[in-house]
Amino acid sequence: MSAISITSESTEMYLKSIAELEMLATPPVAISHLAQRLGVSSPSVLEMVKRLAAQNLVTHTPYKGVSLTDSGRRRAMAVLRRHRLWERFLVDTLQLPWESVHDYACQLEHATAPAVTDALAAFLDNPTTCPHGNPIPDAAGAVPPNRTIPLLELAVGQSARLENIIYEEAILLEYLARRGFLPGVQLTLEDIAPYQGPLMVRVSGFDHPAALGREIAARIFVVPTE
Amino acid sequence: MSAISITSESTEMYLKSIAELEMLATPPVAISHLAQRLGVSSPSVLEMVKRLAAQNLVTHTPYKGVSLTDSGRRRAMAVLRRHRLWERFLVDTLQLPWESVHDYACQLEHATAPAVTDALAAFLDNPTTCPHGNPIPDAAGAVPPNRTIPLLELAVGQSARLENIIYEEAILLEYLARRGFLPGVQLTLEDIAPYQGPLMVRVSGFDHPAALGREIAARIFVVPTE
DNA sequence: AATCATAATTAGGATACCCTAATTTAAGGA
DNA sequence: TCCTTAAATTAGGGTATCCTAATTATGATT
Repeated sequence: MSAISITSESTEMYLKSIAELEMLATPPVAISHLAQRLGVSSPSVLEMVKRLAAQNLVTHTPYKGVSLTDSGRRRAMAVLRRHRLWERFLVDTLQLPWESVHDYACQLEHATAPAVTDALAAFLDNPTTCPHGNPIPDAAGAVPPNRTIPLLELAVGQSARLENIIYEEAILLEYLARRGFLPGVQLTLEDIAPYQGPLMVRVSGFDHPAALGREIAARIFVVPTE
Repeated sequence: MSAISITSESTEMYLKSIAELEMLATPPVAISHLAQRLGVSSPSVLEMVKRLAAQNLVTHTPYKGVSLTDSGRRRAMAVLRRHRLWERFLVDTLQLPWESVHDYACQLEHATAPAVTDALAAFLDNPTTCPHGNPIPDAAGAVPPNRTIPLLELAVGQSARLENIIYEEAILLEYLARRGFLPGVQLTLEDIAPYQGPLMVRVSGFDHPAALGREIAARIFVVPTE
């Protein structure tokens, strides 16, 4: 059977998910967060985490959570690279809709031999970001330094440029795109309603500010501008 | 987890392999042939075949072998379609070497959503054959009528055009390509050595005929010409 | 310090899909 | 008819990866 891949699909999904969750909050990553993200039960996560720990891909601190080792991080970055390259290809080359490509890429990323990854990157002229603005790790797994802050932490009245969206659910991406929230747009945080209320954000070229929930605003990353 | 695919990779590999073996010999396909092709043991094949039979994808005649149901064949054709589209993409678009793409396609075929298949086919302008000349089933699973015969059955002295090669091992494909055996070439069967000996085949543009073993000649399909 | 709520962990179970060894069956030849 | 060989089948086992129910640990609150 075509067992070219040494790393199982599940292993790759666990490593990738830990890496993604580490971008949203400080490690170690909670078992229940991982379980939620992967759509499996906590005991399943725990068992897989123990297996990954035995392979020195993660370190598990009991009752605290799980974090990637260097080796695990390299693996995760390789998966993210493939994921985001495929997303680029699906949007730019195959013209599939922006908000729909995450799941397709999620399948393809585990089925891509190194030679295919390299050739795909070359064909795409080595893009640096996925369609959602997230950086594509280079072939060595390196990601450029992160100068962004979550929109949630932008000062009221401050302008910024939208860099990336770490949230790939199709319905949300479609919602955001319809209100102009796309990588590269200029926006201004006009107001934050009290009591953990929504943020009023004006996207340049739009007449009215959009209201964003805090959870979404925490996953939109911006670079402040003058 | 990204469980978009309803059919497991193993199921797809079994169905595809049965379909391929049915092209080389009369059904039912022997358990041991299937085991050899898939690189697993006979009891494993038998158990999977029973499982596939329970899903009405194959019919298993005890001690005789296994054949595809209509439903199973449709599934197999869909896998073959994806396999051959990816081969086309890998060779034509990513410029990967002709003899190396089979394994890569073998991975990708199980990780391709319907929408991606359709978009890929459109991008490739709906090719009708893979790089090895094998027909690409259309979206409904149909394959054009087969007018070919195995080179092994060509009459001595007869000329023919090479249509397709049903044998995707990299070393052999490289060997064949170096001797000019590519889809579309004109060739002549000059001689067959006695006692199941090799065939002497002259490929147009080459000074000397090449000697081919019978097993290989049985997998090269040609259309006789005047 | 005691209590409560939440998260993590343990215990036991299931399935897909693979394995080897032993036994049975079918086909061909003497 | 009997024997041999090869293939198919049965029997028992393993692993990755998932599940639910029950128990334990942790942190916050009273």
